[in-house]
Amino acid sequence: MDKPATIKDIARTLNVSTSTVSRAMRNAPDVNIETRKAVMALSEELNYQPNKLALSLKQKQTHNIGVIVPNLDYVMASMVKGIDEVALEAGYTVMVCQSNESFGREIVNTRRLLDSLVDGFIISVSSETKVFDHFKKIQEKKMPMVVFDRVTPFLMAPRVRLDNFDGGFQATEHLVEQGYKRIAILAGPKNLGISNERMDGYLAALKKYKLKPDPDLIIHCDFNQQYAFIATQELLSMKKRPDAIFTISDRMAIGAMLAIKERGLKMPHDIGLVGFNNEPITSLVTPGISSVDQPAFELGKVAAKLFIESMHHDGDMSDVEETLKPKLHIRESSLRIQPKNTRSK
Amino acid sequence: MDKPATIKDIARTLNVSTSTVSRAMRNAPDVNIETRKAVMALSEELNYQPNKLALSLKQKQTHNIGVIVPNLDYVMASMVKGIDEVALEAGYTVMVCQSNESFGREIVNTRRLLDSLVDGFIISVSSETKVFDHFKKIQEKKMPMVVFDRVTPFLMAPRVRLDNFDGGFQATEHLVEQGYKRIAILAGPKNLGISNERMDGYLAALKKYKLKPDPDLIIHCDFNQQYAFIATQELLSMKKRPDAIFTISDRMAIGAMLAIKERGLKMPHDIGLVGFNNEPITSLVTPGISSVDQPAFELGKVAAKLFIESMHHDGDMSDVEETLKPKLHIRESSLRIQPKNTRSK
DNA sequence: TTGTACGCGTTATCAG
DNA sequence: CTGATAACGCGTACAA
Repeated sequence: MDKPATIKDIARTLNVSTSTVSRAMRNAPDVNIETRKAVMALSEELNYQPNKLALSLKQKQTHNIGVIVPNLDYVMASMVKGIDEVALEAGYTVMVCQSNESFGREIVNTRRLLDSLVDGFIISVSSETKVFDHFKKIQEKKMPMVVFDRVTPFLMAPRVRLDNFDGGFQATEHLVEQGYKRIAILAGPKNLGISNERMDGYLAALKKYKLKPDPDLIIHCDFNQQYAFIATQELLSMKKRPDAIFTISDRMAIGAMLAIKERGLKMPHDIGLVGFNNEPITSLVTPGISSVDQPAFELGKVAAKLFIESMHHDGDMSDVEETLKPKLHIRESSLRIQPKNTRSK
Repeated sequence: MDKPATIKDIARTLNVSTSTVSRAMRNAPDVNIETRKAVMALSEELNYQPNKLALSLKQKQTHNIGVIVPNLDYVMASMVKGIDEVALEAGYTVMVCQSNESFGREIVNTRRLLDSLVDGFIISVSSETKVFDHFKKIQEKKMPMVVFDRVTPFLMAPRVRLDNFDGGFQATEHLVEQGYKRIAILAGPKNLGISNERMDGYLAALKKYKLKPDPDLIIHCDFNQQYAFIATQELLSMKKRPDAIFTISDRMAIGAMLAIKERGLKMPHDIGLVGFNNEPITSLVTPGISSVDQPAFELGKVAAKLFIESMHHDGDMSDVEETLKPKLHIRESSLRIQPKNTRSK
């Protein structure tokens, strides 16, 4: 009972050949019913499990998907759950690796999984990553690879993304509609696509309403509560301080909120605030923070579906791009004008 | 460039045998320096990567660890990060599977990984799980298995746990010291060890201060904000309502807080509140919620270390139990008496 | 209907 | 110092 039973063991015991056992096991058509019964019975008794390693080696397929994510925060965990859901259904097992937003770590993880451990990858790139050679290796091996959430033009692959532009636009337009005039943005790292897209949405909304963007009101800082806190302090001590702030993540919104409170300003009266992600915390603080919700679970599911598809599809799918729409949830932090009927809790 | 290069390719090109190549590759002592150079050079050029599958098949070792967790919430994600950290260092790759607190899912995941995909398991059991046969199979195969966080007496294995009793005790003692007399507890599911341990700590603290526990003040409910909200509503509408509540998770504390606010009661004056996990949110709501901090990242690291150890250790380690201490972080929600010097933000 | 022989990529053993 | 051979567990042409 120590070593797991193999086909050989069964064959030997039953005095048949391994091929017969193999066939019986997989319901091959041409096998004597008696033999099959015997094989089934014995394999049951020995608790036989086919060795996946041997199978993979032979078929050159592992039925594993390598998932590389920068972290496992609230949003990312939801996405991973979505991937998991679909993958499991399709008979794939998911290997999740965190790069911790580290370029080096990302390379190590990719290389490890690449060594015949997985059939392909579903990837969200780290914010540190500016060179994509390690991912291009995946494509050179003709392995399917899907990029999700943190997509980049430097990596041609089927991808699923949030309409970040629209998210930035919704947030900013809402602030304008609430009568805010000097709207600042706390954007993320400069090389990160999602960061720039959200900012482009911001700029577009300003333009639509003929508000001139002020470079002083555009701050780049890390996805980090602490940095956002400091950046907001600086914004608030400007001679002509902003009367609203749009932060491209909720963690940053929290940092901004703390700085606003420290300054003794009231939301939404003195200053408006909108975040991004719609994490549970936004509805729990006082005042509640308006935030752009992204369908994270759904996005993960779509990514996995795209992966499965490109698995069974020979042609090039690197043009495929799915875009999911975000939806602004309005709360007290930005609501100066009482709404008709659209308040969200 | 399509198929990955193998030892055979190199051997053929260089007119040597595969064994020689294999040896040269692994710095075996007895190989001609010229030959080695040639092999190294070519393998570099062909970008040769040893096939892990073949290796694993041969050596009956995958260098993968199966990690099965009930979810990927804030605390669990930190623990997984800790596991990852140590595992990577030790040359292991981690396969994370979420059971989603589902018994059936847990079984499926375990079976999949068991089929020669991993060398062993690091497990935190789902709250639904009352039968442990699927995990016992792991032990029957003599695979190393470490249980962490959600440990259970029904599963004899090396384990790492938080001193939940102490956490419950610290929280309750603190409330007593703050002058609260009728202290309620929102405990988790009845069959969950961590839930009962925290409650035992609660009971012990009451006993120490000669307060008689009131069965009406002991509520079992799911780890869920909604349930906690309802349970708290009921508690607060009792004739002799509690003057403090200890919830064994922060999500539940949030639920309780919402019910308290709805009722128009003020913390800490009218009622005290202490949670568990010290999630970031506890310091961001108003008032800040006191909470028992657990060293999640550290706990994950210890679990992985224990795993590595039991990997290289033949003897039975199922007696080994590491217990980490939690630490109460005191915030406004429970602080009636101004402290000397121990306030935490 | 069943068995033989081979290959997947690698390493260990033994012989040279 | 190097090469041939067997083996890990399985599937599959091909032969019987």
